[in-house]
Amino acid sequence: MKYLHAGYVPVFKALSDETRLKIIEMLSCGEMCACDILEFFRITQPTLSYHMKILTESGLIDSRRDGAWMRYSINAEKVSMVIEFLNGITTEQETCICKGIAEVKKCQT
Amino acid sequence: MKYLHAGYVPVFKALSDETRLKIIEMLSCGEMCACDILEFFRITQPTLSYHMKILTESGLIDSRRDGAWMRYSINAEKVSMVIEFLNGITTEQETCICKGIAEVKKCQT
DNA sequence: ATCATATATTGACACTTATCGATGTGATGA
DNA sequence: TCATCACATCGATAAGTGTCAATATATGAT
Repeated sequence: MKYLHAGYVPVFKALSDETRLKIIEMLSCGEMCACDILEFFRITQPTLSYHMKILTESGLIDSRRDGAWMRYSINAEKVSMVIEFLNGITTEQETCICKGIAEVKKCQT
Repeated sequence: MKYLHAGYVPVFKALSDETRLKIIEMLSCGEMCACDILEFFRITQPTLSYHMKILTESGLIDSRRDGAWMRYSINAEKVSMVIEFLNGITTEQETCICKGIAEVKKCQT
């Protein structure tokens, strides 16, 4: 059990919404401000603000204030970490949880 | 907008739970039956059954009946698809949603 | 047939989530 | 200073989630 699984739960929760997935893709071509993103969706401004909060708190998206605007961008390093985590838990590893199970085969006949 | 974002929402929902992440890692070393997995957690049998249903319906986990047992294993192909999707929406692409936005720069001063 | 074991389903419950309208806050410019 | 634009927060609400105890179903053995 090499990974801190619980630490990735907020990341996957952030990814568990169609609107947020589309926001992430929009940001893949570069930094955008909230008002630009908002135009693309049929949601209200408070709802977008709620989604951006979840995305930034997950670490997937960075934000910075620029005058009256908030500029959002993808945190590529965090994305890489997520992919590495996913690869890690789905590939056999010496540090896998199951290595600590003494009697895995018990009810396998 | 190359991807069917909505199609990946159930996958990320499946990944949005610490118990399920650990179940996935346990299966990374090979097929296991529900009773073996259950031993590892402090949850009841119905709760595990609920989690396995979410995992299999997401496509991340395959299941097959073997007599009285259910054998679970990782669907590596699905995992690859998820990783590819994540890579795709976080990397600039010609097919990105934002390419369809005529006035992206509008409120960027 | 009956029983024991493995798993699934149901109904209930507390908790969380996505959404909105209303309102608050912070920055810009006249 | 005051109006306006950009964004955040609050309170309410409907829908979804994770959990359990109780019960049902399926399989294999006797």
